[in-house]
Amino acid sequence: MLTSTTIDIRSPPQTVVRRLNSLAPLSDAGIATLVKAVGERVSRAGPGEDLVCEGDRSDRVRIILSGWLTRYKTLDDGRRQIVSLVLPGDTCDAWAHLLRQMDHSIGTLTPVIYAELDAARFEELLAADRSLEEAFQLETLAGMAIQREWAVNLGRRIALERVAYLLCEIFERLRPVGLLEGNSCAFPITQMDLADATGLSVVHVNRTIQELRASNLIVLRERTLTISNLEALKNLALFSPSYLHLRAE
Amino acid sequence: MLTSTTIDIRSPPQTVVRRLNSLAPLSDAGIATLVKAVGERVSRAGPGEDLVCEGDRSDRVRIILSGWLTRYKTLDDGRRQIVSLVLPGDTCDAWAHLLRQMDHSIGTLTPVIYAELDAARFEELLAADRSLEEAFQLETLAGMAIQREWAVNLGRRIALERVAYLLCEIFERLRPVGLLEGNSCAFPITQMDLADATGLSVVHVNRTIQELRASNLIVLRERTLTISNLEALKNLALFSPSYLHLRAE
DNA sequence: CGTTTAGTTGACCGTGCTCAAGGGGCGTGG
DNA sequence: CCACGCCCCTTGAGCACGGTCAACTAAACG
Repeated sequence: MLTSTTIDIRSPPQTVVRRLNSLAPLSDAGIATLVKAVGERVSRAGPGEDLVCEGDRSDRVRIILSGWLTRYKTLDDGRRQIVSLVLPGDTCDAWAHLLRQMDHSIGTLTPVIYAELDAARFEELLAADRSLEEAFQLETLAGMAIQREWAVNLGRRIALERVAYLLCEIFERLRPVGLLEGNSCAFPITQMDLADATGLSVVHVNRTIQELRASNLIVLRERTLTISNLEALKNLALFSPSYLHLRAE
Repeated sequence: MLTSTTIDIRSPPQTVVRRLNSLAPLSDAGIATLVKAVGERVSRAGPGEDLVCEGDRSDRVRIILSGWLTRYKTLDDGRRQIVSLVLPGDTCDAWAHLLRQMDHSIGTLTPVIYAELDAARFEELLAADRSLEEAFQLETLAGMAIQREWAVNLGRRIALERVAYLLCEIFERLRPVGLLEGNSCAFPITQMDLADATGLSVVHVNRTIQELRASNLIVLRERTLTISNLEALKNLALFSPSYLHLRAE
């Protein structure tokens, strides 16, 4: 049974290993080095906090052990757009310390546990093992691909497809890190956040979700998403997972 | 006076040097190394060609010496979304050879002249000079930031703001590579492409442009864009250039 | 308990889409 | 040289998708 929190009680570094391993095979030595590095400085944040704000300088790499976050930007008049989700196992801003300031903020949706590495320590980690370096590079490239597909979603899908697509993406990104339970997963994201992620209004997200429910495609209650018919949902969403660049297809 | 083509008759490698230099200062040695590498294999493409297609493997780095391109994705039913513009001086897919296949296509809008480097030669170039390596890394990071702002544009700006924003972005990206002439620049992009870039219909892009013209903000004819009142256009677009991560502000 | 946050519903309306037609510039071939 | 086709831009009419505003419920929380 799923709990309403996304704190993962299983060995947390395992999430990161799975995530990187889903992109490129890690050597045993690489896994050991990674697990050690990730255990050195572990921090926590509550839900609704900002890890980094637009305008800040980010001199640390953050590797998410558990919990969900969003990258978002706000316009001067308050309009807000979530530009991507950061899920367990993901790495935040592997190379952002090269920039003088962040162009977006990173906020938590749930309680989050994350490892922090300063830039030098991260470089050391990459230098220590070739398979690690490649995996982290691929993680960045996959993030860029997700970002592009996000633009397609916002620009060219209608509301129903847009929400369906987002559910598919979340589902297929949680799969390789082992956070699915059958055809269900935790879903700690409010309709307001869904609205800011899909470029819709809250009211319309609500109606769209009800339409997906009425079509018997999903069950969504108590912060748990169950996808009753994944194939049908993917078809509706025009979802094809190749952009995730996962090894096992 | 501007010509209707964007083929840059000025020393082409200069464009690349300017672009990288706008992000991080290049050493003299770095510039020399770069100019040499960029001259080794120069290719050309006509307008309306695809340099790379979704699904292809990309094992080469392409550095654009002159001409405009788009990155785009197509949904199964033909809907198309341009996810970013590639302008003179930009580098295409510095690290894409690590991926097994491209998740998007890259097509030309104009005749294009570009340098091709295979992955090994590109790595060599980075290794040769520290300032070059940093500049290319920043180029990638800036590309990611542009991609994020693109999502904001599609998700949270209304049509008028959206088109205005795109014009501002183009203008401010052409500036550091020296492709502005006063308050004008070449504008070799059709309204159909603008529609695919902004997530609007062609008809509505047309009406939107006319509205910008009627407000005396822009003049757009014969493939030339003149921004009559840049400040006003930026205000309308809620455009703030920090996401471009340019050194000189 | 009152307050806040998230979800839900109804009514109305406007931004932007669709469909359709026509015009102008330009290249190509008869 | 003109005719034709093609691409791009433009305009009109009608409509629908999704936004806004407002009110209400339910759960969570202090």
